[in-house]
Amino acid sequence: MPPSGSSSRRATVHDVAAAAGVSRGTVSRVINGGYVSPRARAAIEAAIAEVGYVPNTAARNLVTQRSQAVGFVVLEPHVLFLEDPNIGAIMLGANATLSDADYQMVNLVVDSERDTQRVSRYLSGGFVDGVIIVSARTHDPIIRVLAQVGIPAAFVGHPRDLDRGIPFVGIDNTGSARLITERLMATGRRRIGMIAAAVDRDSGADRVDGFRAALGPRFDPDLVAEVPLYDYSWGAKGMRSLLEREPAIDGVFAGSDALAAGALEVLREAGLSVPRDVGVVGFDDSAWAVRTQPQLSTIHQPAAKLGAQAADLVLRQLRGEPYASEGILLPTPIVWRGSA
Amino acid sequence: MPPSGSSSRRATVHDVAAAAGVSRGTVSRVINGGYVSPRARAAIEAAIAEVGYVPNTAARNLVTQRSQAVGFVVLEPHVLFLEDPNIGAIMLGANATLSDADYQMVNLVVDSERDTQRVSRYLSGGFVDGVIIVSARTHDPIIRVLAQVGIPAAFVGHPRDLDRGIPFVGIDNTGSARLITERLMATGRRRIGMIAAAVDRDSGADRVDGFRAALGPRFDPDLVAEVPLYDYSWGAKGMRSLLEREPAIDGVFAGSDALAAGALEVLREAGLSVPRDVGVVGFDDSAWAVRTQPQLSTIHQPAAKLGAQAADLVLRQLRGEPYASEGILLPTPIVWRGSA
DNA sequence: TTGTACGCGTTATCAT
DNA sequence: ATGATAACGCGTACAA
Repeated sequence: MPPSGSSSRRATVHDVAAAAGVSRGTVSRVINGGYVSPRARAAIEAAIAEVGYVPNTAARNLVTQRSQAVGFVVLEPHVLFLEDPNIGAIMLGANATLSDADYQMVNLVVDSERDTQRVSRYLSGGFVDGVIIVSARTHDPIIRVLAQVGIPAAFVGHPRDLDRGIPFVGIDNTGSARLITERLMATGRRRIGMIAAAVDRDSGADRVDGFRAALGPRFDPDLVAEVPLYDYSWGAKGMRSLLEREPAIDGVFAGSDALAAGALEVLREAGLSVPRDVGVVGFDDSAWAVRTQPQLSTIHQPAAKLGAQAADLVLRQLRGEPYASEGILLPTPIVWRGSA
Repeated sequence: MPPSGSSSRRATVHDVAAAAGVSRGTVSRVINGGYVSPRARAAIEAAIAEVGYVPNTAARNLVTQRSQAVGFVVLEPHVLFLEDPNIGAIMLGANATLSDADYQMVNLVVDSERDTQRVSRYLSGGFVDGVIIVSARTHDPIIRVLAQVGIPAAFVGHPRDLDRGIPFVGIDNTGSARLITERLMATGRRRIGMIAAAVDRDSGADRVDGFRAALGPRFDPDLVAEVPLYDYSWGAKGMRSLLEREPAIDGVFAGSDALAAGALEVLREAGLSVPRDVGVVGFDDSAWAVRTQPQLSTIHQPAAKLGAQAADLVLRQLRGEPYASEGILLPTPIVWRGSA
């Protein structure tokens, strides 16, 4: 019969020391690395296995003043959180980098006012050594909290009112929107509309800016259909609205691939052929892009890399290494497929 | 000029006590609730604001022996994690319940062998008071870890080798697969195939079982196309394979809506009309179901409720309340739309 | 009502 | 190489 003791109290360093016939200090040294005789090491390792010892992280955190954990906070409203194909990839990218550095990524979901407060407490409570924030809006309260706590942080995307010194990693939304719109114009389209989602966020607003810049004097504010979410069905609604406003439309820039997919559906229903009658381009290069018929011409967003870079930014601060305190912009190549 | 002191050391109870002219004990009492004079309370609250005090969670955890946090561990391979529409909903459902009880949900992603070990350490380290595990496989190492640590847990889905006493919440995969297959048969289909994903997981295998049970003697193992992932493109591949094996196929049960969506695409390419030539049913009642043309007849999976119930199961254990230790099965109504 | 003092489980410093 | 011992910041009996 094994020692089990399943319901009794957890074993501590003290117990291990007693079982191995050494002092707590020596036990601590074999756990954290240090000079210890082979003889003692063997005895202690046996004792650890025997009593089933596992270190208490709270105690360790308290004395070392760190947690080996980094928070990953997503501030999207939950509908978006579920839909957005980028979030998951960003998360996985960040986790890979953090994992390599032996940090635990702790994912915090903010889904209510109450959540906001609890997460703030969590971040300030020494639970994490650093934090990655995804899709904060300008004037987001979290930015104040962060500044107060002074915890190493990095943003994915860059709210305009970000304090100097808090770095971000993002993409050039304005530039890439402009580029792909220009590319679309180069195919000879004359009446180009845009389906714009989440224009209350910086990324959304920037994409509209890029679109406008590309069109220049030919820009017609009436051909921008604003919808709340980056979502298939809103893409459809946006497209319908565009078609109503301008039946002769022959080009569409959708703020995301999901929007573009919805637009494609409506175009098909309307008997319009893509790309013959209407050219459509998207944004993200997500799974949507290769699922539609025809496949989408779009802008590649390096989601995993965004996460990895953000993690790296936090790790550098943690280690006191130099980092790009003004932020990093990652390249966003155009991927040209069949939809335009 | 505010006290700022941004780069100096964090304020402690000690500092607050000094600033308010009381003892540390009294400060602690106003924070955690207890008898304290209005006069002292006012002074202390002022002092807290003044020095910018925020409690150190590690210290508190150490002394109270709990963390007010519950882990949420997803064991899916990451491709699936990104694709699966249920995971997100389960997570949000769990978070809502946890949040109401003032617990912080901590999301842990397992994406490598190294992650597995680190997460195990994390769970055993007192970081969380309980844990919700999503989509563990039978013989998953995490089950052993959990049994050892003896931390309150709940599974979403139920690995067959789950220890008694560790509760789960899930759905009756076998029963609902059987039911919807029977419903499909009732529309007069004679050659019905299945696209089965992830049959190495209990949920996947159970759905095949239900399919087989419904068909009874008419079951033809050659009409089950196994694919690895619950994913649109694998649905397409599965459908192609089915069509090859049996060109006269007139009914398809897809193990998920995403698979069904892929199948629909292939059917359309093949010039087959749905539901006239072929009836198709899915599983999940996810966003996919209303995005296809025609919309999918499918089984509703109460994802958010699964998460909420799992959270409740953990909370009950935490509070020493009685709970369904044998597990809970949630109802899965059939949603009949146009695809069959 | 308030203050004192002990302990939570570790790591780190200092002798030995 | 190892063993004492002092923190780490907080909650809480217990005494006052």
